This record gives sequence, structure tokens and C-alpha cells, in this order.
Amino acid sequence: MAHKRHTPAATADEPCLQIGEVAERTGVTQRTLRFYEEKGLLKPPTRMDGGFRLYSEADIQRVEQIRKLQQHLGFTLAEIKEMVEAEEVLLQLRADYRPEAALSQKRSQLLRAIELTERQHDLIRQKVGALTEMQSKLEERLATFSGWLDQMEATLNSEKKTKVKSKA
Amino acid sequence: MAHKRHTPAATADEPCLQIGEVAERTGVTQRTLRFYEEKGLLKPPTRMDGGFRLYSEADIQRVEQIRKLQQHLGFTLAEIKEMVEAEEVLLQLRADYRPEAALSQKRSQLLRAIELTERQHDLIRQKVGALTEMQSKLEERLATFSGWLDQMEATLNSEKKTKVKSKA
DNA sequence: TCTAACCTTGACGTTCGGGTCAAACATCGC
DNA sequence: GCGATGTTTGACCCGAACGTCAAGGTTAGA
Repeated sequence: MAHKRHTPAATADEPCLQIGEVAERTGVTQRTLRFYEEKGLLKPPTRMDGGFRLYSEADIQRVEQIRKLQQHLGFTLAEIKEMVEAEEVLLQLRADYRPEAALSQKRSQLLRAIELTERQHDLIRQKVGALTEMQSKLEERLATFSGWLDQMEATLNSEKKTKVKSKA
Repeated sequence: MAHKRHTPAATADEPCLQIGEVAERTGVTQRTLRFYEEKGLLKPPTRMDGGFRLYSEADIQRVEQIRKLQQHLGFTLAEIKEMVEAEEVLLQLRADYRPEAALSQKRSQLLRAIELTERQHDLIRQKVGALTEMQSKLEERLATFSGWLDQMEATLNSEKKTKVKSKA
């Protein structure tokens, strides 16, 4: 560790994070970040003059969201891409909501976004259902187990007592 | 369809299903069934004299459980194997719960099973947590969307009215 | 200006979860 | 016991999601 470059540390949300720092903070590798970019999961970040990628805090959020969707929820990157794209549409709509031009076009965009969001919502509902079903099964099983365990302990105790009595 | 072999159709739970029927009923391919067996997710089934695999209804349940865990819940086959093994232990314990021999050994087995089950339970709890969080975010977003939509419709309506009035 | 530390693209390798043939053997109805 | 259909193992192949070098360009601190 001879010298370490000092990172300006974003005051607002200007892109000022190099890929290494993003990797460190999100827990994924640099390769993975480039891979996500290649696959369209992350928008191409801005670059320094020399070509180094510069990420923003929002990108970090993005990565964290992707990992959550992937690891805990078992979505494929392709599915996640769809979701992320829907998110983009949302942000875009939210950004230029003011200009009242082409209202009916905006309406159809919005309807599309709603449709996507509802599909995601349904998907998640299904998964939650399956999971809670499993959960209650496991709880039931645990109850059975602890019942057995109690019974065992009781048996062991009574055996001990018998022995003690026979000794006395 | 020249002739079809008649399948005895299990009255109880004797293994009497050939791989093709299991594949058809579960919706997975024969290859997948052999693959699961190879990976230890399905116990090696009994065989006919000629070497054909014979599955039981319990095996079908098993396969369905595996698919659920995999497709809807995003567990890897390795994780599922762990779960399935825990299930095996459970069934084994349940089967010969009577013989009171080696009680303390059984106790430790049981403790192990409890540990595994609790780990699974925790895993699922985490997933449910992540999912419900996402769910509420999506609901929030949908609410926002429908608000925008209402506003748009209103704007469109008022525009229409204005036009009508100017025509009259 | 020099150089350690960082980043770039490119290409190839790997693991997971199976799909797809191929060649030979088994079953069963006739 | 013949033939259509079902099954066996083995071998190779696939996309997804990265890992792992390799060879070179960039940055900034001393």
C-alpha cells in the first residue's frame, strides 16, 4: 500500500467512483460490473479522459438491487434486465413529467410501465406464497421435533431416576 | 400408438412407475430425472430385472418439491440437496422411532435435524423479507402511477371539453 | 518525470443445469 | 420370437454467469 488515490467523494450524485471502489463497496468483482454493463443491466457509465469508468451512487444502488434480485430471489439476469428497464422508464417519466407535449403518447408509456410493474408484482406474490407455505411446513416440523425431543428427555430422566432409586 | 404397455398403477406405494411416466407426470425430462439421481437429489430407485428404473409415488412428490424449490424459489440444486437430505433424516427417524435402543444417539441425530431445519427456516425467512420489501415498493409505485394516470385523464377531459365549447 | 497502483479490452476457462444424439438392451403384445 | 416402443449408459454440447490471465494504457503522489 504505497500510496492510495484520494477519491473526491461525491457531494451530490455526480459520477466520481472508479470501478474498484464500486466493486469493493458492492461486494461484486470488477469483471461482474463490466459484465452487467455488457448485458445492459447497468447503463454505460461516464468515463474519465483516459477511459476509466466513473460510477455514481445511484449505480451502487442499482448493483445492490440486482444482487438482491438475483441471489435471494432467484431471478435470472434476463428477467432482472426487464425489471431494470421498467425502472428506467419510470425514472424517465418522473424526470420529464412537466412538458405537457405528446400527452397521449406519455399515457401509453405509462400504461406499459404499469403493466410491467403489475407482472412483477404478481410474480413476487406467487413466490411469497410458495415460500410461506414452505415456511409453515418447516414450523410444523420443528414443533414435531421438539415434541419428540421432550419425550426423549423425559425417558432419559425417568431411566436415570430408576437407576438412582435402585442404587439407593 | 400401436400398443401401450399397461402400467400396474400402485395401489400402495410400491415402486411401479417407469421413468417415462414419471417424466410425463412431473413435467421434467428423463434426462433430468437421471441427472437428479446422479447428483444425489433422488435416491437410486429400485430396478426391474432388465435394469429399468422403477419409481414410487413418493419419488414423484420429491421431484415436484425439487422443481418448486428450484424454479419458484431460486435455490440451487446443491442447496436443495441439503434440504432433501434433511428430509431423508426426518423420514428415517419417523420410520424407526419405536426401537428405543441407542436413545442418546437418536437424540443427537434429532438435534442435527433440528439444526438443519432451523437453517432452512431462516433462509426462507430472509427471502420472504426481501420479497415483501420489494412487493411494497412495487405497490407504492403502482399507486404513484395510477395517480399520474388519473391526472392525465383529467387533463385530457378538460381539453376535450374546451374544444367542444369552442365548437358550439 | 518516474512508477506503483489502477484501469482497459480481449480471449479463454469454468461451473451449473440440463439438452441432444447414438448404440445397444429390455418389455410386452401379438 | 418378432417388432414397436421404452430404457440404458455414454459422450458431447449448450447458455448463463461469471473467473482468470495477458498485454497494454492511465493516474497521481513523491
